[in-house]
Amino acid sequence: MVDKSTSHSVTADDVAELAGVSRWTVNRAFKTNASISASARTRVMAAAKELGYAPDLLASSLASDRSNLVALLVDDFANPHKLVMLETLTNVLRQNGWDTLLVNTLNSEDASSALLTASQRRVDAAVLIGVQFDDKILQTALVAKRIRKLILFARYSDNANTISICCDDQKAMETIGAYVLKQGYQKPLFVAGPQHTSAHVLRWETFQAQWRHSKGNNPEHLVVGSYDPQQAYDRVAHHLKSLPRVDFPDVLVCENDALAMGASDAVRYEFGLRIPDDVAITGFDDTPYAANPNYDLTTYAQPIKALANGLIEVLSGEPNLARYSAFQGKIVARTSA
Amino acid sequence: MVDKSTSHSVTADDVAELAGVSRWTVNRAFKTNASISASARTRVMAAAKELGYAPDLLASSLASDRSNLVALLVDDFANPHKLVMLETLTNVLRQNGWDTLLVNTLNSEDASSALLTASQRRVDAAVLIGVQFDDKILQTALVAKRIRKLILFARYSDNANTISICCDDQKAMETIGAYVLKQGYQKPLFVAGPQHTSAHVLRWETFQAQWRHSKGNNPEHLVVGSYDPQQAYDRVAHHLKSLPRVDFPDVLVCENDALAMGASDAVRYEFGLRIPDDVAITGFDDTPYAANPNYDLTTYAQPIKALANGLIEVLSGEPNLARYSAFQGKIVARTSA
DNA sequence: CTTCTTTTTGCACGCGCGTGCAAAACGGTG
DNA sequence: CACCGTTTTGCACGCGCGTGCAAAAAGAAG
Repeated sequence: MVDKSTSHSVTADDVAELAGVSRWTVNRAFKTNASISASARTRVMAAAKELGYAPDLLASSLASDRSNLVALLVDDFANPHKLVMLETLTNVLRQNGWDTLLVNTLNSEDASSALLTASQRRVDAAVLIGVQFDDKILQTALVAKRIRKLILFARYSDNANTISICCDDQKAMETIGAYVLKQGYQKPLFVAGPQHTSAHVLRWETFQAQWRHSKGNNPEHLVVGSYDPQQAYDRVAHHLKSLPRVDFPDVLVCENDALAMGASDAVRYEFGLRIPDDVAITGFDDTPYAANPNYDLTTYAQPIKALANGLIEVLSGEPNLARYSAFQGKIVARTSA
Repeated sequence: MVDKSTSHSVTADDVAELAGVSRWTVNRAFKTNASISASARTRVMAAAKELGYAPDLLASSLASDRSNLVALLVDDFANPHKLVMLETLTNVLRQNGWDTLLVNTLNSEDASSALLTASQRRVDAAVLIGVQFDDKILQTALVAKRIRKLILFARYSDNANTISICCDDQKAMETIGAYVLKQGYQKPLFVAGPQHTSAHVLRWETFQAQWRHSKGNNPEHLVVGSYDPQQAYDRVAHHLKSLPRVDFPDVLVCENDALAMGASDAVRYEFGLRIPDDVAITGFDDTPYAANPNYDLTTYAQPIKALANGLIEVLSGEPNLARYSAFQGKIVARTSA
């Protein structure tokens, strides 16, 4: 359709002929720091422009064993924070010369096959965005030898075959915990996400330990199957309905904003409670919706831009430079707690 | 890091040797509908599994001039509907054997360069998701001859070099307009998005014509710079503040849910109005947030799954089979109007 | 067992570019 | 103008697989 002109696409050879140089000189002209004279380069570029030539990245990847392609694996599109991550990552990657292969993985098994696909495309790295990785995934990555870097973004693993880029969940949760304690809440309910993620483990255990240390008792907690506001709504509503009013928590400490949003809606619309007067709420991530007047969530902002830049560093660095980069975010106090 | 074993990755030659066949037989084993005996295939597959072989899609693309790669260009991550589209598209594409190159384009100029990048990766098609395409973009696509299909998803253009896959905006808007008229509202304010999108043109003009035809007067309208709830909030608040109370609209007909969400928040939090008692609101898209109790938006659900399947058809079809596929959605009446 | 048909297998060549090195061109000096 | 160091250019070979066709093997028919 679009291509209605002469036969097939123009190659470096065509440009070379027009510019009166060899094909190699043409490709050199498109490489920064290549050994080429200024005059040759301008001549080549002029010819290239005339013919509408652009180097074939595919052939280049094949020949050079470097694709400048990064696979982003995402398994959960219900969490609005994913959109922010996607936006930031694709943007930063692109500005640094990387292209993005987006793979939607439905579950862990699917993540394995996604990883395989990525390896077949010769990506330079595979980044799991908020996907908690398990042994099955690792196994696939090991078998598909072509995956050189396996990066966990916004998640943590101490597996030596992976690189983790995330904010320091423990410190972050401590900050929130301290805030909650300082506000004088007495009956927290921790609203947790999927059991198997590092976010869950680190945040819940940190909060639990902190609370116990300070108050001497164990905080309650409630598990939601995924970081989905709707599911959080249902679970929280269901849980609270089973409780006498006097046992209601006075603060819902949510593992992230997605859960906090659902929880917030549930307590307001199912029980008519006011926030924060009847029950307070905290989140995590500082998604755009946290600032929405409906929620005005007290939450924790991850330094997403810094994380993205950290990813760039890891990508351009040697295969085994850094195992783990932790970044500091900051608490954003709003009216919800 | 992950790759710690023998030298470089395993190729079809290695598998061929182990299986005792030629390289070509190995590759045939990985192709459906290939001319190969069952016994050979199983032998090859066993050898492949043992060695951890998977065909190199990059080399394959280069040789066959078909990449099974689709570029998705997105320019606006503030609209929550984008997340739904991304999820559905990546999912459906993947299930049909296509991989996705996600490109975040900041503006129209950037979209051109993104298109160029995509062409360098030899994508089989470029899909603009909600990006309104202009002449600059088209020009790039024409120059980069390698882009075989230029597809507008959820947008419409009558340009002969493009394929549009969208729902019938006109009919959809008529449905909403009829609903609004039937409810007896008298003073609508149309909250419009960016001026240059087909969604804007079709929806606004349709509503305008319909209203004028029915009531004999022109409805008011307000333009928001992008499909961003926050911006909609600011613009709507600003606009209403300049109006005496008696001139307030009784219904905000919003071009989509993103705008409707912002508008809804604005009238409630800036003016303390109740929805729908003081002012009603309609949206478009039926994003997950439309069902949220804070909004409970009356909106129009696009048949996103059908659209995605339409995309698959277009992809696998001949270059110039269909120019324009329009799908029917349905109105979702909730309490906001 | 022979002959003919059908299925299966093997292969030469090419896709467009990178790598590393050697040849050529250039530039300065005495 | 010869000489030497430096910059620039050209090239053989390979990256891993697909295409189209011809050779080989397997089946069917007599």
